Amino acid sequence: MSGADKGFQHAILATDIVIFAIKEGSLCILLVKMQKEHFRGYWAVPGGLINPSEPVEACARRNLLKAANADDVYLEQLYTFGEVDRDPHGRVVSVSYYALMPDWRFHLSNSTEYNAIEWFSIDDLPELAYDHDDVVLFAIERLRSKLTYSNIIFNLMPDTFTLSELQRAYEVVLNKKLDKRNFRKKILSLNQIASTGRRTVGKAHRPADLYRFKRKTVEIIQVL
Amino acid sequence: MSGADKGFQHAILATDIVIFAIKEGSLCILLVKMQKEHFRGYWAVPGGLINPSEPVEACARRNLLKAANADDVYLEQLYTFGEVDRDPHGRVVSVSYYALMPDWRFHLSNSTEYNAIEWFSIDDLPELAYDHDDVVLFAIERLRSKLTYSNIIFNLMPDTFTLSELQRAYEVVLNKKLDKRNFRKKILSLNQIASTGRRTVGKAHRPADLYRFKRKTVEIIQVL
DNA sequence: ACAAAAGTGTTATCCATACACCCATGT
DNA sequence: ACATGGGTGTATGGATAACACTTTTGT
Repeated sequence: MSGADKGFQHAILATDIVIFAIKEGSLCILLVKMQKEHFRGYWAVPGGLINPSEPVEACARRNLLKAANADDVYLEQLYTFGEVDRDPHGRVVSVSYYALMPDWRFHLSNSTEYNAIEWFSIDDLPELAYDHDDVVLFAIERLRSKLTYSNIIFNLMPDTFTLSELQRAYEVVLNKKLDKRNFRKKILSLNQIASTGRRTVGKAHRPADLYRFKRKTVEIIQVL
Repeated sequence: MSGADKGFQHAILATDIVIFAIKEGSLCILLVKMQKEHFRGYWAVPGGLINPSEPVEACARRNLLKAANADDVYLEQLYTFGEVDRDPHGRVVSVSYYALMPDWRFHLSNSTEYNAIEWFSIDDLPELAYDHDDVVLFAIERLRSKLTYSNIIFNLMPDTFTLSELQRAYEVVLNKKLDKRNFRKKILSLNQIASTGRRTVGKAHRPADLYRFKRKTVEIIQVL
C-alpha cells in the first residue's frame, strides 16, 4: 500500500517520540524492536499513526503512555520530517517529539505491548529504522541546548537529589565535565533549588544534603 | 487502531509561512487576504496544501515563491500545529515555517495571484484567520532568539549596508535600543562583516562606511 | 551656518574560570 | 585507619555596560 496514489490522500501522519532518562550514569533513550517488514529486527523510536479525531500532541502522549507507561512527563515537539520516501511503506509524515522521564524504571509495568523494548545509552545505539538516526540526533541537540538556557533538567531528576547527582545529570547530558565548586555556586544562585534539610542515608561515605526544585515549571534562565 | 483502514482520512497537511522583511524601519510580515468562506476578508499568512508527491519543505518553498516571488531566501521550519479544530473546513494539520527576505520589494512582481497581499508591521497586525496569531507569535519569538545566538540577520540585510543600518535591524527585530559604540565594538569583533572600502553617496549628512558579510552561511555565535 | 547622522575610547562592574584542602561517614 | 565522595573560598581575566564629544556632509 504505497499510500499516495488515489484521490486526495495527501499524507499519512504519525508521531515519533524520543524518550530520555538517565540510567546508571548514562543518558539513555527508549527503543522498541520492529516487527514490520522492511525493518524487521531493527530498533526504532516509539511512535504510531495519528487518529483522525486526535490532536497531534495527543497522539504523541498516547504512544508515550503505551511505550513508557508515563502520562505526565515533559513532552515537547521537535521537528516534522516530511521527505516523501522516508518510509518505504508509503508516504508518512512524522511529527517528532522528545520526552524526559525522571526515572527509567517507569516503563517496566506493561512492556508486553512490544516484542522488545529497552533503554540504550546514546553512546551505544544500534542501527535504527527509518530516519530515526536524524530524529535522535535532533532530540539530543535540542535537549543539550535547552539545558543551557532553561531549567528543564528538573524533568530528568527525582523529587530529591544531591548536588553531585544534579551535576552528574548536567555532565551526562552535556557530555562534559564541570567544576564542582563553580557548579554549586552557580546552581545555588539561580534560585531553582532548595535544601530539604534531609541528607542521604545508608550510602557509603559522607552523607550529602538533599535538595529539591522549588518550582516544577519551565523557566528560561541562563544556566551554563 | 486507527483510521488507517477508513480510506486514509487521517489529516490533510498544509504549510504556512511567516515571511519577514524590514520595511521602513519596521519588522514586517507578508499577509494575504482570504477569499474562502469562514474567513472571507480576514488576513492570513501565505500557505497551501501539500501535494502527495511533494516533500513538506518543498511545499513551503512553492508557496513562498507564489506569495513573495522568492526562491532562494532563508527558510526554517517552526512548529506543527495539530489541533483537530484549528481549521473549520476540516481537519488540517499545518507545518509552519518562517522566511527572511533581504528586500521587501521582491514580492511586487506577480502579486496578481492573490486578491490582496501586503506587508504589515508586527506592531500593527490586523485580525488573523485560523490560529495564525499563534503562528506569527511563534515566528517572532524564534527569530528574536535566533538573532542572539547566530548570524542569521544577514538574511534580512542587503549586500552592503552601514553599521547604523545593521544596528537598526537588530533594534527593530529585538525591539530594544542598543548602544552605538558597544554595538560596533561587538559586531566588529565577531569577524562576520568587513568594510567594502566604499561609502554611502547621495544621502544627506556625513557618508557612512559600507560593510558586507564575509560569509553568508549560518553560524552559531553569541551575538548579544 | 546649521542640522543630522557617522564615528570614536575609557572606565567600572559583573561573571566565568581556575584551583586544593578538610570533613563525615561506612567499611 | 582508610577510602571515598561531600563540602567549601579566593583570585584573575575577559566580557559587558555606561557614558559624550568631534567629524563630515548636504542643505
